[in-house]
Amino acid sequence: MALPTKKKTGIKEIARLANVSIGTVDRVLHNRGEVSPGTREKVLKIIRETNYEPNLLARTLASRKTLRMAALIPSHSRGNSYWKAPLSGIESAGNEIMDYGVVIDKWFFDLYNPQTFSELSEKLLKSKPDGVLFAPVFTRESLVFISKCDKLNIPYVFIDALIQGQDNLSYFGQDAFKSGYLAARLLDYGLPGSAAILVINLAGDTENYIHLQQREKGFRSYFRDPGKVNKKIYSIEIPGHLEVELKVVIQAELRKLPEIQGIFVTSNVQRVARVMDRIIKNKPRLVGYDLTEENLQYLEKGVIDFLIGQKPEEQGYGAVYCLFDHLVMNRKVPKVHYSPMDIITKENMPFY
Amino acid sequence: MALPTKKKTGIKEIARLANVSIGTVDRVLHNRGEVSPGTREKVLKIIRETNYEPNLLARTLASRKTLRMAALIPSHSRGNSYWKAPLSGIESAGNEIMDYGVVIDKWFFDLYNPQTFSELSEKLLKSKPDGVLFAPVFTRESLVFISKCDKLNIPYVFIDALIQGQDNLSYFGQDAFKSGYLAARLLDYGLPGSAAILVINLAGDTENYIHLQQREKGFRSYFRDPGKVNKKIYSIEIPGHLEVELKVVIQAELRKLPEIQGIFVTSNVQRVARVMDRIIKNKPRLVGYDLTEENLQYLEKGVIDFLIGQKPEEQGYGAVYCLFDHLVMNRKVPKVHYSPMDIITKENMPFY
DNA sequence: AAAATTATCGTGAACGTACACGGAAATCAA
DNA sequence: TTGATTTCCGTGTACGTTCACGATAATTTT
Repeated sequence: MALPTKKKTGIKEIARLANVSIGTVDRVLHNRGEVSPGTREKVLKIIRETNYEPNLLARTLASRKTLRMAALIPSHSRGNSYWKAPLSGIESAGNEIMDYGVVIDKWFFDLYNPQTFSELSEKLLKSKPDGVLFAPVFTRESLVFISKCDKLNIPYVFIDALIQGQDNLSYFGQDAFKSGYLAARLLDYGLPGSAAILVINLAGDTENYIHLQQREKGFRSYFRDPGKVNKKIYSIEIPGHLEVELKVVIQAELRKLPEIQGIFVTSNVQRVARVMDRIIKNKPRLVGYDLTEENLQYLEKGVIDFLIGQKPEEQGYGAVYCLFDHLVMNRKVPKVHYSPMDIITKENMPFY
Repeated sequence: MALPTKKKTGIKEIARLANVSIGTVDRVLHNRGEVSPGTREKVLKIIRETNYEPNLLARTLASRKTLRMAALIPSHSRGNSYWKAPLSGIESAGNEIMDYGVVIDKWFFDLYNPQTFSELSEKLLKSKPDGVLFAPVFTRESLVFISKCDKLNIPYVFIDALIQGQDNLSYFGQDAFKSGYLAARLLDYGLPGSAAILVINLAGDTENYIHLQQREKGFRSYFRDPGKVNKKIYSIEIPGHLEVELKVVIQAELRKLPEIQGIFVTSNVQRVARVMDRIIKNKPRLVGYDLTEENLQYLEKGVIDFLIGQKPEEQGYGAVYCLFDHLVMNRKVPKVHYSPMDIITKENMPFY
């Protein structure tokens, strides 16, 4: 019930105490213009004594300079609409903080072409943003980008994927390992002990996709838990964009290993669903990620059995605000923000 | 890479478009003063068309009114210093948002006396705060308070304890159930299958302490998990503050049930630790909550084996900012903010 | 019809800061 | 000494609001 109500000392009060004008105080505060060493010290002393803190409101209101954030995320295409969601989160947050003189540059790279990431990130840095938010889906290329940000002292927050051990301001996304674990559990429930499971990885160069790796690791770890039946788990990578090829490979695999009754797709499950759509009898269970339009249709149709959602709009929204909090409001922000792992089935679909 | 840069239309621009002065625009914006129906409509039309949004910066800067938040939390005493941490979080957040004209009234109730909660909450409401943050440790009394807040349209955020099904703006704290589960796992690891476990509840009237209940439920649920040895679990409640009594009861229990090799204390583990401090041979494992000074000492000495931490400063800090975000910045805030469940042992203690 | 009242509006000073400009004093150059 | 610089500092305007205070026009009263 204490009401300290410390009277905030402002620039004006300091000027009064130091017998100078506010202009002079302003100059020493910003090391701008010329101030005689004597008065400079005098003002500095009072600033320290009153431990003055500038009023952020007035500061940003008066300062006409705009703070620039850059968002570097995959573009969304017909084949994969996932990244629409984070983008819309980013945009709505961006609108909300326009008052504060924040503008967000958006850069879209090709999710299937690491080079576009590298190129755009170069251009992005040339524009000298005050903060960056990006999806480090390509590990190698991201590390390069990260080290440049570090050098330039540009804070960056990860979205969607997490590269450990970096000096990122924060991370917004799932715990990939745990989400894989969860997927395993969902698949395991309905399957007999004799069933085998296929993990499909649609990205080539898996090494370069840490979060997909993590998902698979988490998935596999589930079956190593004590008390779990150690189901047989096969993994295949199917790089390339050709749907025909994908179809051929999957069908071959299923024919070769008829005991496969469950499939876990670490990303872009819709592509597998398109193939499975034709298979009617003895369709393996299918588990994947994200509530895109297409995925939801396949869930509805029963082609996909479980989807793991992660509230991607909120990730974008939160990431922007995180940078904002850090740069404008200078508050402390947590280094990780784990998104929930929503389990979506045909039944609870309407609630999402 | 698009730069929409929507020119924010301000009150001045609107005035220009409507051929009135900014004073008039201000009056229709706030339904203040008298404006002729005609111009009122004209201005409103333009406001809608330009979908004007006031600049929060300028607004709070110009408006001299202060927004008042109230924090209602337990006081900390020598015997239990836990609540120092959330308080300091609240205060540091409070200092940071002073610029925005926010003041925080702090109200401290007695953790062992629900009536003080009720009384203070009454007084608190009389002061008509704009938002409330409080620890709903007493379920019954909190429900009364909550319904009053609802009626008065005062947003409230929970801290430390969560009462489900309420219209709280948010919650900052642990998932009590899961933390109990975790405690069980920590205890279970080192103990032989034949061992029994004692759950000690130091609060009387357990019904009224939902979060302690949840901790115990989570704890017990662990042992019902498939594949777990179903250890025998005893529970006792030891209400009252007398240390002697506590000592007698615990010692009696341990003598009666020599198979007890693990103890889980749902709160105030330091009080049990004080008793156990004397017992040297055959000391049961001890697991409890929170990194208070005293607890850490017992951890260091080996009396306590595990502590589960929850970053209480951050809870206070976050809860204040949550209200701030909602009331001042009007952003969307998530309804729950789960704190991490840090596992503290003698070994990793230095890192916290 | 003049005075008194009201309804309606504009003006201007804040809020705490940033920054451009210009003025006075001090130093330098001739 | 006089002008020209340079150093130092104060003043004023702006940012987009809020809000008190008046001013003007419209209406009513006497």
